[in-house]
Amino acid sequence: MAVVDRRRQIVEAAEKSFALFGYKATTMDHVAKIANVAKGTIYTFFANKEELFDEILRSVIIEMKKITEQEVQDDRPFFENLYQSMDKLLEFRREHELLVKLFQEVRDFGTPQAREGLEKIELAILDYLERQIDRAAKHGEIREFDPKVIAFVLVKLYIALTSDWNKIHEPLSKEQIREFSQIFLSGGLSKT
Amino acid sequence: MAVVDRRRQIVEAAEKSFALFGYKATTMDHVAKIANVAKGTIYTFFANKEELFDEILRSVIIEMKKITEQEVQDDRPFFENLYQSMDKLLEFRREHELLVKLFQEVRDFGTPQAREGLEKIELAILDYLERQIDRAAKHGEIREFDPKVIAFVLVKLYIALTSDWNKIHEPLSKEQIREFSQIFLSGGLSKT
DNA sequence: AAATGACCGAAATGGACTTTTAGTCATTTT
DNA sequence: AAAATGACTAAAAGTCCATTTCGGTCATTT
Repeated sequence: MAVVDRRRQIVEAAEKSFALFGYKATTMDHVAKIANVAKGTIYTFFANKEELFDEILRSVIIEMKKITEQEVQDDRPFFENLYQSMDKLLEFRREHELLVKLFQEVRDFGTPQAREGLEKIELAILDYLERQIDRAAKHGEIREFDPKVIAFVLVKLYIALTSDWNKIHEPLSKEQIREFSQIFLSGGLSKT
Repeated sequence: MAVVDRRRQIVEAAEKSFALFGYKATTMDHVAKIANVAKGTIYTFFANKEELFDEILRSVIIEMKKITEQEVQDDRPFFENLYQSMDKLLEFRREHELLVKLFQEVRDFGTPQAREGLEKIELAILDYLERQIDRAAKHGEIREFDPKVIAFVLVKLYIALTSDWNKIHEPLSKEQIREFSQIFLSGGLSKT
C-alpha cells in the first residue's frame, strides 16, 4: 500500500509538472517536492527522467484509445466511426494540457524529448488507425490498399485541414472539414 | 551594359553562395568577392540582404512555373496534367541545390529567412495550383469546391506521400504514389 | 555618376566562470 | 531488512564579458 501510494504520488506530480512546465523545465527536484517524496525515491520506481515521462505518455495514449473506442460502434459505417473518432481525438489533443504544452515546447525550443514524445503518440494513433482500416477492408467496407499508407494519409489530411490550414487562413468549421474529408475519402474529386 | 553586367554578376554570385552555404552563412562580403565587386555596389542594386535573396527566390519561382507549364497540355485531362506537374515540381525541389540547402537550414538551424523563403515558394505553388483547379472546375472536369482548400490539401497530400512518409518508411515508388493519389483524388476510398 | 572599401554599430561568437540539475549512494527511518 | 532520504557529484545549462563578425553607410576615388 505504502509503495503503491508513493508511486502514484510521483506519477501525479510528474503529470502536473510536465503539463504545466513542459519536459525541459520540469526538474526531478520539483517533482519530488510536489509528490512529497525525496528525490531518490523517484529513482526506485523510474530509472531516469525519460522513463518517468514515458509512463505519463503511456497513460495519455491509453486515455486516447478509450476516448476513440467510445465513439466506435461496430454497426455503424466505417467512415462514420472514423470521423467521430478523429473529431474526438483532435478535441482531446487541443484540450489536454500536457499535449498543448508539448506542442508549444517543440515549437519554441525544439526540445528533442518533447518531440519524441509527440511522435510516440502519433505512432500510437497511426497504429490504432491502421488496425481499424484493416478491419474495414476485410469487412468489405473500403477498398483494399496498404493500410499503413492509408492511415498515414488520413492523419496527414486531418492535420492539414484542422491545424496546418489555420496557420494561414481562418479555421474551417467542423462541417466544412467533414465535407472535405468526405470528398476525398468517400467521393473523390472526380465528377463522374 | 556595364550596369547590367554588374547586377548579373552579383545575382549569379548570390545564387551560388545561397545554394552552397544557405542564407545565414552567406555574407555580403563573400558575395561581393565572388562577384568581383565592392560590397557597396551590391547596395546600389539591392536595399539589403533580404532583397537580394528575394530576387533569387523570384527567379526560382519563375523557373518552376516554366517547368510545370511545359507539362500542362490543355487537351489532356486535368488529373493527367496535375500528376505530371507535381512529379516535375517535386523532382525540381529535390534537385535544386538552393532549395535542398534551404530545407536543411530550416531543419538544422531554423533560420527565419530561410523558412520564409520556402513559404514564399510554397505560396506561389499554391497560387498556381489554385488557378488550375479553378479552371478545371469551370470546365466541368472536377467538382466545384473552394479551390484554395483543394489546392492546399493536394499539396499536403503530395508532400505526405513523397517527403513525410520517407522519414519513417522506405520511400514509395512513383507508381505507388500515382496509384494512391488516384485513389484519393479520382476514386475515393469508398468501395461503391 | 558609378564604384569602392574603410568604417560603424549591432549582433553573433567564444570562453571563463557560476549555477542548475539528473542521477548516486552512504546514512537514517520504518 | 527494506524503503526512503538528501547531501553530494559530474555534467549540462546559464551568465557575463571581451572579441570578432557582418550588414549596412558614406566620404573618397575612378
